[in-house]
Amino acid sequence: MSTPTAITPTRAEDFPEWYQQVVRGADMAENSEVRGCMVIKPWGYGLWENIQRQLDVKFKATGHQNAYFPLLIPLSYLEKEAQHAEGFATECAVVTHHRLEAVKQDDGTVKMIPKGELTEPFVIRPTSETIIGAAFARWIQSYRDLPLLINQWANVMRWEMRPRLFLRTSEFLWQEGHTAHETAEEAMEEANLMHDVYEKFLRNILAIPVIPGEKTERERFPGAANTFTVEAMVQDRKAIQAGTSHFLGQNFAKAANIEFVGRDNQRHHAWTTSWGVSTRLIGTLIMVHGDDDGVILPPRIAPVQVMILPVTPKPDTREAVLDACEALAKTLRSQSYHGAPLSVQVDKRDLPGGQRNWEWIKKGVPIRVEIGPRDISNRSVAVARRDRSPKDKEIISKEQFIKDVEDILEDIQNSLLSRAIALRDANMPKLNSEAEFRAFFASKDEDKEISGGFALMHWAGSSEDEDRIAKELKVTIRCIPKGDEFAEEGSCFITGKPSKRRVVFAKSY
RNA sequence: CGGGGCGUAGCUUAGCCUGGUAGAGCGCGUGGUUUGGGACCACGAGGCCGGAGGUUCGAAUCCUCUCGCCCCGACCA
Repeated sequence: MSTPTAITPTRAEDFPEWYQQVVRGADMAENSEVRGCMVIKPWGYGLWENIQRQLDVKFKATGHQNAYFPLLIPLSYLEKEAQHAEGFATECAVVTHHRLEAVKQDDGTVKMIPKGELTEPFVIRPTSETIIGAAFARWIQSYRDLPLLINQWANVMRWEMRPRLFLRTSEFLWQEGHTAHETAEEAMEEANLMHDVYEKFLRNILAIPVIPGEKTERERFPGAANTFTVEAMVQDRKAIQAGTSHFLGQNFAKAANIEFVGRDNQRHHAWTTSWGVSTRLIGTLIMVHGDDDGVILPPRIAPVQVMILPVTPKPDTREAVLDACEALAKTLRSQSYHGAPLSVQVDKRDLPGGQRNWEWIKKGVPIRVEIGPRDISNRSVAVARRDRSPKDKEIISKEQFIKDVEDILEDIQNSLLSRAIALRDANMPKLNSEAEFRAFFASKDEDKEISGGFALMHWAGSSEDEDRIAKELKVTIRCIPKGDEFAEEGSCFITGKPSKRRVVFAKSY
């Protein structure tokens, strides 16, 4: 007996639980013994490596260099920028001691007692603006040292109340870009450029359409002058912030004394930016593309693009089948897809065929290819695509498949993006009245029913108005979107004041 | 930190009310039967019932404390 779906419950039944089961079913990560900290398993980490590799190319291409800064930040550094300090105050892990004393207990066990209290505690970086700022202050003397374009791949720690694998963990992996510029215009250009890099990466590589825009004051990064965001809609129609880029003005330059002598022979504070994406992208990817059978990976980011599954019904043909699989894998690997050699594997494990097949379905491999004895004599292969039903497999000639494989992958990539766009557009209405707004976000059915989406509203309210709506309906302004399609005359649905642009309201992760 | 719930084999759990020192399914191992499919049969390994005290002749079960986890709130990439 097979269950109707590989993942229980289904998305419609219980989306948060579905998400957890998908992560588990795909063997991507698990909760560790340290609360809030996950173990990223090879399949999840492989995805992260691909994200890193492809983003890193974009960073380098836009003139950035990688460097690495300390994990531990002196407490006093965090105090330098008031808003920043306040913003991160409630989620910092603090290191207070630098050694342990082993104390033998009566029962023979050993207790480790912290000793050597530090005169100044360290904070495990929740983000590195302050310590990188201090380095920048040393490195920058003249306008000739600018722009300074640095990125770091690192882990950070934010003590979270309610962790969820990939989406919100106390420790997570990310990249943080930090740059310093001579002028405000240049820095703003940089913040916009990286915002754009993120938007394109999500669209072109992760097949995730996003709404790029700016955060309101209420949602801004602590200490930033402007925060730009890319907001994605996942399948329960909530918004998720998938990446941010900040124009920091001179706030951090003043806090860290990042000064330079300008062309005018005067001292100036530099203009800085920072920008980042994290392992949250993996959670976003799962929630955007996954179905009731598990993860669906866009080919351009999948650690394995083609999984070959030998079908070995009879022992006497097993060897021949395995050889045929290896031969096909070798041929495919000599081809390329999206600028890199095709990633192809053969799953030779001697497991019941169905079990193996379902494992790769749950992991989201874009193409599964089955080869059995019959295929060898027919020179055929059975091709199954992850964006179609698990039972849906097409038997084509091996030569045809070798010729078409790139096109099939590209077709999957495109179909995932189209699907995601269709879902978003179907749930992104322009609403005009408060009554419509409330009806849109009202739960149809106690809690489990999926409702709402992105409400495009005219807005001219205050942070207090925003706060009130957030408290009452758990709906916030996700961004003030860029782009002409959002620009139109109207009046604010709360205050009635004139508005020139619609903003995106949604529930969020 | 507030309000609710839960800790029994790798996982999901029965047993707890009405004390008599553990059962199941999945998974795992071995052997066999199957074979374009998450199959079946047999046998087997695996648990000091989160921890510490207490009540009792006897505690997974009752009491107290403690630790951890989950859900709901405030915070967040």
